[in-house]
Amino acid sequence: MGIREVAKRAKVSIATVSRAMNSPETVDPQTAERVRKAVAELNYFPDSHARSLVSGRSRILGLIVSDITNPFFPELVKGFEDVALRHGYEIIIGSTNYESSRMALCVRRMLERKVEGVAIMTSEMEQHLIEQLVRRNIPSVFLDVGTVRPLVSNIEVDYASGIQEAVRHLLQLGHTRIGFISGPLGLKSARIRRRAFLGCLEGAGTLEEKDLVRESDHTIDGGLEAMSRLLELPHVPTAVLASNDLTAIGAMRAVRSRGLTVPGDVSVIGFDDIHFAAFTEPPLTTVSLSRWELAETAFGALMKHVEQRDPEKAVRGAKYTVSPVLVMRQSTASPATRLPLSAVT
Amino acid sequence: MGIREVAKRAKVSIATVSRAMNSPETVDPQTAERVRKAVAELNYFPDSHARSLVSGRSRILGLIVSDITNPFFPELVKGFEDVALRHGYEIIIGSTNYESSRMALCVRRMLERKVEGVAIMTSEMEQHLIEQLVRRNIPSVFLDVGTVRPLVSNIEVDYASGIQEAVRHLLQLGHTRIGFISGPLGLKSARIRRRAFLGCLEGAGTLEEKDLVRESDHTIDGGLEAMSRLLELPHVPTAVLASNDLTAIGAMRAVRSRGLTVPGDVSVIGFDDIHFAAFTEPPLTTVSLSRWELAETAFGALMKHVEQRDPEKAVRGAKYTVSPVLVMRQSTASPATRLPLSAVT
DNA sequence: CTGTTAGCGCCTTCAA
DNA sequence: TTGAAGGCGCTAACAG
Repeated sequence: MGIREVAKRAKVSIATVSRAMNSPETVDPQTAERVRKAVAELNYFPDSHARSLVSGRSRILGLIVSDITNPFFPELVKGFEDVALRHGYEIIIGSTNYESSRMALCVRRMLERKVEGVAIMTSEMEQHLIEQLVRRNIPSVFLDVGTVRPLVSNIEVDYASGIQEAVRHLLQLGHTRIGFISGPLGLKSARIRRRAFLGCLEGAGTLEEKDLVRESDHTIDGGLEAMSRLLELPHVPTAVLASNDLTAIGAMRAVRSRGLTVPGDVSVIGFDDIHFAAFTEPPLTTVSLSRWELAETAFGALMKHVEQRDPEKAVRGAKYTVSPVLVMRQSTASPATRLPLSAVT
Repeated sequence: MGIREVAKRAKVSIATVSRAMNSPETVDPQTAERVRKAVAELNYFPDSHARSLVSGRSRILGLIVSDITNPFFPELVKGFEDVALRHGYEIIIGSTNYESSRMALCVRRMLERKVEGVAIMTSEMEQHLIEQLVRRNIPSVFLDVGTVRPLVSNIEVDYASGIQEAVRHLLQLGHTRIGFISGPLGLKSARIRRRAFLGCLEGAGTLEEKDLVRESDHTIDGGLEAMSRLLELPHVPTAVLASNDLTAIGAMRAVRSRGLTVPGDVSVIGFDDIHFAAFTEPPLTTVSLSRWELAETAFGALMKHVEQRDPEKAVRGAKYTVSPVLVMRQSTASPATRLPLSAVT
């Protein structure tokens, strides 16, 4: 079941078989057909390793994520797998588990398998690893980290616009005391989101109240904890924006555990729109960051480099922007809705 | 940065470099050290494609799942990736999206990349695809489907024992009217779970009541719907076992939307123990099917075949069993606990 | 213990 | 339009 048997059966040379498969237009239709037939009968397909070896193109892309168990990633992985497959690429994925030693291992694996590009969707990345990739001429795309340069592109999430949408929504609803629960401020993307929130309030002329902005850790428990403290304040916020959905879920839980309701007593908005967000109780209003779009963008960025095979004139990396969008569900409402209740009391 | 440059720098032949890397014990320590040094200085590593081509071993394993977006799978993927990596294997994953055409594609991709084994963790599998693998001498493991034969192993989940634990727990708590919400009965594994439940009740001498066993579809909405109907019964069940966690979550929601509480009014038990189960409200008592164990078992099964390189005496497939275990959280309680409340009323 | 040599399966000039 | 021949980078005999 090698190319030779196909050649024999089609009564041509192996070179012709190869051509018939890779550039059918360069071979006589009659012969091509004979080859096609032989291929089908033998159920032949070329050995991708041999092919990679000789052609220098592995048709493999790498995807590195921090933890596929984190609900943000599976859809990204799926999206990336889909685009890649559609374009004839295989992908190999690697999880860093947030450890930089594992990250180094991942890069190494990618290098060994001769990937043609790597999408690195983690929130940290060490400079020297990028160096390794660049030196070996492997294009890469990052998410929110990294700076554009030859062979490395960057996808920036327009957090500001997404968060602005969310804040505006809350403002429109009539909220004036809006809290924010950030992610770990060690993460660049968490800092950006926090900044964006603060910027929005300023822009709206609403006074920023230090008390209402808390740092947390992007987990349900963290959100619960942070929200609990917020609820102990003399002037409880009527709405809270969370840095991600998990935090928001924790926050909702904190609200409810105090005997209050979402959105009756406090509105909650998340960020990411993980699959589960649509199934919380109440369904979570959140700023959706499309994993599908992220995947497409990352793939596109890689392709731009891959297609320019000449390493001499490597196309320089580019900056891409993807904009999250607010999806309204049922965790937000006008603060007025609970006034009647208080009035009754 | 090929093996040749390393050889030159270490002043040895390429064969020695190769040996120094693959079986250091067969080479003089002094020389080995020189090679090691050269390798480090040049930051050299062998091209895995060339290596696969000549050695015939790709050191790649395939993992096919139905949908990585399904919360059951990410942990399985992670677990499998971990074991594989620990043993020096790369993995490539494929999602079938529950479509048999995609399944065929996945198998094809695996074949092209010359995987040394495939773990197929979907709930369906067509016979002729298994044939393709066997014919090409690729070992495979299945989960709950497929029959053991040369080169193909099967992992069976001991649903009966897990479900028995759950039912016993409920019985002990004092429940007598126990409902069951099954998955789609088209799935073999869903049928087995239902059967197991029915068997348990019989064994316990508790009368089976047809009314209390409903078919659903393994989704939150499905669980909600099925539970709602259960709650309309004249004699509402005091406890319900669900075929998976998503269903259980839907069921809890249905209970609460009727103004009842879990576990005060009705106890709920899920199956799988997806990550989120620990974070529902209340945290879900569920029968945990360890993805980590599944992954280890699948890998082990594959290895047993892979290690026997001689295709003549291929080791025949084996049957493995993994037993789920009940993890108690807070969605179950004695039905008595709500009596005081009713009494007060 | 080490070097030489012959491919692994395929793609790609180069001639015919 | 086709075939012959030379590697791609490496491992695995086989000699020394």
